[in-house]
Amino acid sequence: MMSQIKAVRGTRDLLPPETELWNRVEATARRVFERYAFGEIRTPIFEDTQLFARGVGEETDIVSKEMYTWEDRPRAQSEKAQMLTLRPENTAGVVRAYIEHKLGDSGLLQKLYYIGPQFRRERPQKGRYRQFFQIGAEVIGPVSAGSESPLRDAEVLEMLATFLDELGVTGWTLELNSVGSAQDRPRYVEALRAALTDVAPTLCVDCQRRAVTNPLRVLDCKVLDDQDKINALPKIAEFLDEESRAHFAAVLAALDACGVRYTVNPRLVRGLDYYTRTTFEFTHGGLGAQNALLGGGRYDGLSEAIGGPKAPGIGFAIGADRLVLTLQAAASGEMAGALADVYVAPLGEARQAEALVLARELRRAGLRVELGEGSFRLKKSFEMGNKVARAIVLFGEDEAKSGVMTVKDFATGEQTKVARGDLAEFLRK
RNA sequence: GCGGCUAUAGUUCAGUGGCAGAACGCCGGUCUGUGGCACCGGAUGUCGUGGGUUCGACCCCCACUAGCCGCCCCA
Repeated sequence: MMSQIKAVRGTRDLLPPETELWNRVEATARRVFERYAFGEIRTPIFEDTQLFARGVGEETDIVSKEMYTWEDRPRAQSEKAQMLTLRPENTAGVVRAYIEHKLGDSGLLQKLYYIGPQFRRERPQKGRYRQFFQIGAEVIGPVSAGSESPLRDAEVLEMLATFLDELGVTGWTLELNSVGSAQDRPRYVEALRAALTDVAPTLCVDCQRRAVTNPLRVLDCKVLDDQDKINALPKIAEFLDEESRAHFAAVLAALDACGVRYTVNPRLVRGLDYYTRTTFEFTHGGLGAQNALLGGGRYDGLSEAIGGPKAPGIGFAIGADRLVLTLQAAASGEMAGALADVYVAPLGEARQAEALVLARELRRAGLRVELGEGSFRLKKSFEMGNKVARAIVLFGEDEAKSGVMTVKDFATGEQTKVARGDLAEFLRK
């Protein structure tokens, strides 16, 4: 026997009834985002590898070791093969589209959201897959359109709080920080590096390594005994220039004004090179090591980094897989599959074609109808109907002749005779 | 990429170096125009894959694959 073909490592099938939850999450996102005047953008699932190398950052783990990259087939022998990559995130693609279609020339702020799969070749874990789904949005535009304003940051954060609330997610925490301008960050990293030369040898082995390879990561360390020493390290807030400082203060003031709860976390640093100023994360307990539900930040220099005009922006990406996980945990237990409104049971194979007509009438009237099978014995029709629908309509010889249907409600056990013309109305209640 | 745990029926899981098990679910019957409840009966399966040790391996050993937990990193 041939070996069975299975979904590849880190990918999975989403099946009903779980897909119902996915649809609810996506529908809520669309509804909320559109209320904030966002429009949907769909960018290709693969792009020129250079887009991510230049946009996300050559030195990031994502680009250096987690991308699905391959060489395209050259069209002609003379042509050089192009390197292509499955998108590991969607912001770079959106900014590329912004540049390519000269969206900034409208003079307007572009507010774009996306929903789709992303790909990273990481070791799979619960809540972390190699094909994962993100719901994200970007606010980007020329400075003259107000794209640099702290109001944009606050508006996006307030929108996310509303989104989570409307979805019924409870117990989330918003943490935010400012990582400063493109000039501030390198100065901070140097100061951190300097401070670590003394402190690092007393820290855990992981941090001793991080101190050299990626000093910012020391701030993420979770070893309890080292927390005091890490808190005593220089804070990035001390290295912000006047403008960045005022910008961050304005973001916080706007959040206070509309009552969005947050925690300033001076140790929140994010992994992508393009972030400037505001960075944030919404976390949720019960997700284990993958506790970030969504993350984002401002990226004032990204457009220029990939060859575009100056176009400051701010955006976020929601980890839909993790969001669905937390919703499932909260809904603990009852995940009732979608029940049809009615099960139409033809009694005898001679009734089958007419039963399809009856089902069609009810479906056109907007009811969810499951159509049974005439060869089933009556008892079996009832058993089947009881599993998939709220009520059953018997369609046998008597009903076909008289035009009066027999309906039984599975919940109450009540059985009623209903004229065919009144059936849809009767079942709707 | 690194470390640890795990893999037996559709599902959740027991199990022993000597015939493969339970519960739930599924199928059939008691009941040929009435489901749920009850009772009776039935099928569950290459014991993840491949090799090795052994008279004999689901069990012991090795490799591989996948999942989970942690690390790295991140949504």
